[in-house]
Amino acid sequence: MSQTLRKPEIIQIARREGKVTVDGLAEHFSVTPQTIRRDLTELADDGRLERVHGGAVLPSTTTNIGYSERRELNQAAKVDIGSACAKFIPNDCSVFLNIGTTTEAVAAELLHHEGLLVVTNNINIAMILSQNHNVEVIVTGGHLRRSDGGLVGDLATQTIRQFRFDYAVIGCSALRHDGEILDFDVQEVGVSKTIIQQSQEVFLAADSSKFGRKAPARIASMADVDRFITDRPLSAQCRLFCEKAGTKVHYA
Amino acid sequence: MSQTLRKPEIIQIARREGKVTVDGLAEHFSVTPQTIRRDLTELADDGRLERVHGGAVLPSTTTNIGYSERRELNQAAKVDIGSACAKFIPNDCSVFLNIGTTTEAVAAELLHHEGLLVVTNNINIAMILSQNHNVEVIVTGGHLRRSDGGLVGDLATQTIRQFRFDYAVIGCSALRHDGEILDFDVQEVGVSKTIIQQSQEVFLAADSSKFGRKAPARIASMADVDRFITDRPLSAQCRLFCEKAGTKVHYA
DNA sequence: AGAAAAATGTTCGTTTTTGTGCGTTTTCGA
DNA sequence: TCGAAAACGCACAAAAACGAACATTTTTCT
Repeated sequence: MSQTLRKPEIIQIARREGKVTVDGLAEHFSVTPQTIRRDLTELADDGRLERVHGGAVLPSTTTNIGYSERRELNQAAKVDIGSACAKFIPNDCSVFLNIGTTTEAVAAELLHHEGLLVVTNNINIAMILSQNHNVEVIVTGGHLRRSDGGLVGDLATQTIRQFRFDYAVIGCSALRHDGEILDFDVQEVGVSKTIIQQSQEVFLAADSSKFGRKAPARIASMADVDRFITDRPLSAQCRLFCEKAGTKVHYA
Repeated sequence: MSQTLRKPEIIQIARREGKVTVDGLAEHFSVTPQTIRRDLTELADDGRLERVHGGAVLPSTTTNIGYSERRELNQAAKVDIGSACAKFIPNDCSVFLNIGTTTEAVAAELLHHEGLLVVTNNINIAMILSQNHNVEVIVTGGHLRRSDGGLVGDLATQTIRQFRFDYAVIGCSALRHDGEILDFDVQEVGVSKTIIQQSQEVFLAADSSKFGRKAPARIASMADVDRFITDRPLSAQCRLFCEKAGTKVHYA
């Protein structure tokens, strides 16, 4: 029995039993433990199993781990922005949360709100908010974008058009000093534009790393946004623009 | 993260029994109580259990117990059914995967297919398949059902209507001996019905625990299904029905 | 067939885990 | 409230598992 034939069977056994032991597999395949160790090491490197002393187990709930890792990755600024943003959202209203790590931070802060109807095109946000039993979560359809768990495309836009939101929280990839809000993904821009149309009050949540960056697609102007929540002071030009446009700026 | 083969099983036992004792586990694993204490201390440090004198209990915040229990129920059969089912699905085609732990097992077996377009209303399946870069995943919209990660309601049905599928894999809650396919949730029945309409070939994946059970809502008849993949022989009556209707039955 | 490559087995020093002994803390009944 | 029994955690030694390096076998390609 060659190595290529062993690996799939190891996975299958692991799925069936929930765990595998080095010795058990060695006996099952009639090879030395060392060979099994090599197999397990490779499977673990591929992320198909999780190595433990004496054997291996199934990767424990991929979703939860992704979530907790992400949470650890959360920079202080994003948590602060999320917290500040959540304070502007009352109980018992309808909210849209867009794609983005910053909006995920907002979702985490909404865990103790009540009576919310949250619509999102971010599968991670859906997972986070599913922990709060006082929130109804609606997920838009769309193509799953692996990189960030976003749901994009025509389906997403279609779904959003069927709602009216009291509040919407959007993120962005870049923010020009003249008040233009930009994004890397053209498809997502369509979604963001629709959200702005359908919402009573729009919040932009973006940390200072976005200031003065460049991105190809235009979402909107700062004038289309009601509140901008960030962590550091804006450039003079941008502050002036917001003032004229009536956009309230908040520092977390 | 777990460094011991024992830990996942301890969690599993804790979920099933609600609590675990040091002595009980020591006997179960044939190790000394001290070793178990170490395990429990570490699990408690990770927040996965709550330590009490003489053993440990589930942390009060733990949710979704029903779902994880159900997922572990009959696990071996589900993996086998998933594997058998995946063999009927070729590369480069469009597939719908419905809600259900058995269909999740199918998704896990599709990880090495190529060129698939998979549409699903199950957020867990979306997460599983996002690991396969050769599969395009589309998620239907809908209300997020906390209990099992399903997306249900009108939005889901609407989305599904926009597609035509080469193959669809559906699950069910119960299966009557006269060939009627049943489900607990009326909303989900609507979704399943739509899927059957939109699909070239329909697979029903259900393990033997569903045989002869009862559920209130009718999805369809076995005659509407092209293949039925299960783990144990059907009742004589049901087998006869399938034969007449031309439904092929496969045992994993 | 013969050489190169891949996979497997073997050996050995290192790391991790487990068992044991013992003093301390908690629980529970009188 | 007090005292015994059980449970606990710590420290150290023994045992098991580990990985790296090298020898040997098997497979593959020319």
